[in-house]
Amino acid sequence: MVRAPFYDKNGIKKGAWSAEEDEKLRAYVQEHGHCNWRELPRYAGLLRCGKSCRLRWINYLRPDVKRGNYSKEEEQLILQLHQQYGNKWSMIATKLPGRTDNEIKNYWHTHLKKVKSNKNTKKHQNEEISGNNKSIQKRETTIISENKTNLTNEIMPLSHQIFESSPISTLSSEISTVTSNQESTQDSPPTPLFKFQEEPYDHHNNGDLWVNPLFVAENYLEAESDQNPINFGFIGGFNQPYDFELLDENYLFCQAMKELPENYQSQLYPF
DNA sequence: AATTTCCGCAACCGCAGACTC
DNA sequence: TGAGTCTGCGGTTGCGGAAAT
Repeated sequence: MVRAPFYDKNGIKKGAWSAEEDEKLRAYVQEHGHCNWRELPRYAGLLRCGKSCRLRWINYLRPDVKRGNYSKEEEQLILQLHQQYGNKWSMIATKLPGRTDNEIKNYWHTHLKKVKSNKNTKKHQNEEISGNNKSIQKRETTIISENKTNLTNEIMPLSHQIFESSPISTLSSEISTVTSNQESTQDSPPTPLFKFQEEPYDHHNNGDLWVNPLFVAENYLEAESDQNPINFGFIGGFNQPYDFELLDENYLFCQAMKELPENYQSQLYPF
């Protein structure tokens, strides 16, 4: 699955690494460290360039490199971090211990890009469905946009906290304090932008936090021409709270039912 | 069963910033 | 301060296996 080994015109070996080369590099770095990648291959007895050695060490041989499939929470975190940092893979990698920038980049291109793309498509379709109320839609879009940074700032440290296995209840209470930028001034108390219902299941009795990355929220935005609150539905994973999808009630409920683990579906609150 | 197309991922390449002299 | 070198980053490539035809 990798490039076949070959030698360039300078006698430098390229392509796939052999087990013997891996062992030489590993042994050398573990004994002497890697203060100078350029000189390292010569001392280690390798016919590779320093750059290639560095890459091989960082992406494959380093003892703390985590290999294997990505967990659901890692996936969610990558999506969230990519939303915040863009293609800053090294930055994203620092938030995922054991994963390398190269690996995350590959994973993004092969898996998550599609996930994101699908979400955007679905979102677009939903906007069309709910497009009969343009003013509400416009207002919602604006507010989500305005609060994206705010939400990100609120949630980012939080997500890390959760990742370190803190209780969901913390998150729930924290999110409910997310407020509109416009209204959050030092002079006036912040007005809640979102009000969250109770979690639809007893997560405290659930051993695996990440089995249920879903919450259902109720938005109390008011239509400009109407005093009555309009309840919008949101579906969002715990790790991507600003990646909401505005949906009509029935659609929301159907989606929630679909995404919730079967044993929790009966506990989901319909709007 | 043979061939073609698609997909995943390790590795390469070029560039930019940091560092040294 | 400017040139040279080194390191790290992000984009891209190419190979081999899997899936489709």
